[in-house]
Amino acid sequence: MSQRQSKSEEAGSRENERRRTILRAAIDVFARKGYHGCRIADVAREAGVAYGLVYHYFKNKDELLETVVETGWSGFVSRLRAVAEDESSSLEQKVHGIAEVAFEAYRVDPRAVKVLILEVARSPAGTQVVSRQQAFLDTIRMSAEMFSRAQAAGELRADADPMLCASLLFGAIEMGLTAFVSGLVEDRSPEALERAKVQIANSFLHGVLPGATTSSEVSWKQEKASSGTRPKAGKRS
Amino acid sequence: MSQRQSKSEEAGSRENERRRTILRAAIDVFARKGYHGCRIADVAREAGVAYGLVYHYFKNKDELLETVVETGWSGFVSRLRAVAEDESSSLEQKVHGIAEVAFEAYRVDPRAVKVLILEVARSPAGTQVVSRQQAFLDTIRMSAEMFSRAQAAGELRADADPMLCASLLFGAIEMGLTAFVSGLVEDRSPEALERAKVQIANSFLHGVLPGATTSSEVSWKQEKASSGTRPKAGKRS
Amino acid sequence: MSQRQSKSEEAGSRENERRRTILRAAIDVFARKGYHGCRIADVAREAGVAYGLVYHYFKNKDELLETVVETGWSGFVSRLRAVAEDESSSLEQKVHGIAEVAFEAYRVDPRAVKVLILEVARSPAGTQVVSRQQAFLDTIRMSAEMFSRAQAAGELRADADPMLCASLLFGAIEMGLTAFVSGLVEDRSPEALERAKVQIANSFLHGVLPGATTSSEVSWKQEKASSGTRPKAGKRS
Amino acid sequence: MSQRQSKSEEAGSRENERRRTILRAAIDVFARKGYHGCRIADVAREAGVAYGLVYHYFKNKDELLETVVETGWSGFVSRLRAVAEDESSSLEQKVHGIAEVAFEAYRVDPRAVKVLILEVARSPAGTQVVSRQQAFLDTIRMSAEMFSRAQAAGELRADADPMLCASLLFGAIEMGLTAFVSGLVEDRSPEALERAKVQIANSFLHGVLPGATTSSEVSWKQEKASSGTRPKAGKRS
DNA sequence: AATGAATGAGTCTTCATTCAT
DNA sequence: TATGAATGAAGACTCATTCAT
Repeated sequence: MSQRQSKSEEAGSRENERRRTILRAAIDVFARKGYHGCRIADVAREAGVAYGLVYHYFKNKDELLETVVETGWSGFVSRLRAVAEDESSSLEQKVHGIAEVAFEAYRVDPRAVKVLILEVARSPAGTQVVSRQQAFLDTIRMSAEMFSRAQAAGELRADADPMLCASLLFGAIEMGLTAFVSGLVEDRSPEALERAKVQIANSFLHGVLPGATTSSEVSWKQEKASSGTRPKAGKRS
Repeated sequence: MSQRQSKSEEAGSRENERRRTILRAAIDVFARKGYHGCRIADVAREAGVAYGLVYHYFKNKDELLETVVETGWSGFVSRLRAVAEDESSSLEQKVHGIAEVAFEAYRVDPRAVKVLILEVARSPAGTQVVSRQQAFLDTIRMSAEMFSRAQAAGELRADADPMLCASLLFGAIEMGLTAFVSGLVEDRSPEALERAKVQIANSFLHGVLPGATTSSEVSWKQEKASSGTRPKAGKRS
Repeated sequence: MSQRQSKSEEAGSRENERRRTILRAAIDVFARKGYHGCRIADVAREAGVAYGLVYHYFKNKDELLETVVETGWSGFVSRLRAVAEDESSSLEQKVHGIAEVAFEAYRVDPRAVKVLILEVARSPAGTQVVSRQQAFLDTIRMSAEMFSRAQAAGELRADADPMLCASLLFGAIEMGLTAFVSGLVEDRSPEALERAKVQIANSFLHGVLPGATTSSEVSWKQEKASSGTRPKAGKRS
Repeated sequence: MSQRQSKSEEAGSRENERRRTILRAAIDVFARKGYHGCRIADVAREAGVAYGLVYHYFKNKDELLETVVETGWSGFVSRLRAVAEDESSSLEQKVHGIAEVAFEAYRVDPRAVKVLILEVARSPAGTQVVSRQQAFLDTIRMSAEMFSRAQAAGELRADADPMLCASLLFGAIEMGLTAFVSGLVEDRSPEALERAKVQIANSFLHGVLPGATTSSEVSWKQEKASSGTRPKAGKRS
């Protein structure tokens, strides 16, 4: 009995392993060449499996990318949601938290992030199944709601458009990551990444002009000190 | 003589007209379907010319995109450069100016902007001729230098990385535009566009938190008043 | 000892059973989708066995069809031969007998007949192993000989070509069955089938024109009366 | 003007010529290997054109076959209809006429007939677009109506099923032709063909038994005499 | 014997690019 | 210049067959 069980277990895990191997390879090739530039043959070669096996695990090229996206995206989104909907934290904390989630994702798997950025965030409207594009837009909408609530609570300028705030924040994060992805920034050390993360959140919150707010200056510095952990709220008087 | 001249002139202008027709069509189709999703046949049909004629004016599909980009980009970049390197204006003015240039481009030709955003800003590294990607990165580098100079002049927080500032600014602008391009924002009226432009510049400069700086509050309002024209400097004490 | 024997016997019968299950499934799927339109996977699914097991029992797809054909065909042919070479019966009896054999086969297993008709009787010459096509042609040749002998005995018009007679008879029978197979005829009741069988034999023998021969008219009616059993000779004066 | 006209005319004819060349090649290859056995590459090679050109003229493989069928079939059907619905001729004449039409088609283009027989008449139901199968069945239905009318006029045995009569006639014709197509009959001379045609019609009408009808005997002989021309009515007393 | 994952050759189809007119 | 037919390389997808367990 245990034999049988272990057999099916092994089979299951081996199958999953294969599947993951192919998914992994797909992520890498997509990241390197983009969806259109990558051929199934590349993925198969990268994964070290036969051509046809890709089709054993995925219906077609499109489903492969779809899966790549879903896999990477769903975790990201749920983590994001946890941050955005945490009732106990301030807007500042949330913004820092969002940056943290994004940069953490990049730290863990830069290539996957690259795929998400390149193939999901932007791409011609008609091209893809709704879901992909939608996934990204939904994320922005979710954040927009976060900003709406913050505005109602007086934590956000009254004259700021929440939807636009969400767009700007993600735009800044994304381009900040792009700066790393694209090699615009040479120093890709963990420290540089950490600094970038803090700067993004802080410039979004307090702007880039000098001496704007003393309090924020403080929290900015604090932020740098507590980097790598979930940011504690910097209290403004 | 004048005949001949006018003949070649006419021919020249007719030729140019054809060329422009095709370019125009290419922009529209690229914007609609993306570079990979569009076929030469689509461009020809859109332009109302014969299939082969596209190849009479452009060496190949890639050159077509290249030309689209150059045409749209070069004007954009030179206008950007004028703003960024204007010795007489403050950083605040420059940032507002950059947003203005970007939004003006969108106002004039949203589809062209869409192509630039989708096909130029992001796309797998190896895919394209250096120039395209490079063009975008160069723009960011130019802006980074602007931020460097401003930092030296004390106009920018000392602890902000100029390159990152440039990335964030363009990221915010781009995603702001994307919000319009992608239909995330319903209200695409000139006023909404104008408001978005101001908000982007101001949140970049002063952050989104409420009551941050009185002075910026003032310039924010001023900005709204002078919208649509090249921004005059909002003086900070 | 008996244990061992029964073991291998059981195994043998179980094996045979499996084999037959697969063969049965193959017939059904071939009948439904045709040889080319069906995949091994279809056969396996229909049989409720694992993919690879089909290859345990049959060398390849072609052998599968070959076996289907042989199995169905050999019985058919030997029954046909028995009728055609029965020295004691008249040509009329033989023709009725042939129709009976064909329709009986259809009654017993219409799907198998469909496969034989679709995949064996007609199919491009070069496509298949000789045997399949050959099998069908041999049957016609055998019947042609029957007609030859009948002609020598004065039972067949002197100016009729025996080979052509055989072709016509089988063509009529086959298309008659096709009318049922293809749904051209709605009424597929046993009675309708019986009537069709008689009509085929009789029109082949006496033609379709009215009042041709009194005697045949008689035998025609008699035929209808004795339908369902091996036809007794209709006496010609 | 005439230049232009001739130009487009030439182009039209050249285009049509190409199209026809490919169609011709398709017929030949289909006839040789059948639909499934033939590759687009074969057709292109046979036609002496580039691979892709086939797709310039035909949407895909299926449309190619569809066109082959339509082209060959429509003419056949209309000729058949003319015979079947000719109010002035007797059933005998009509049957002979139908055989004549079929054999004439074979004489003109045996390969096309082979394709029609192999790919249209029989093939699994689900496989093809309705039209193909339907085309054949419609032809039989049309003939069935002819037999119905004849029966009402007393020209057909009262106890014969018209639909079955139609099936039998076409079955006999088709298998008769198959005997030639498949090489079952060695003598493929025009005379042999002619004889076969007459025998088919006559055995269908009067049966194969000897001495059945004096009158028919006469018409049978007459038939042979007038072979090659549209059969004149053999009067029955 | 039984399973179903793995393999890869064979085809269709697309589409950028060339070429004859 | 203008046209659109002609070319053929590239790549997605299928499925018969093999193989390890």
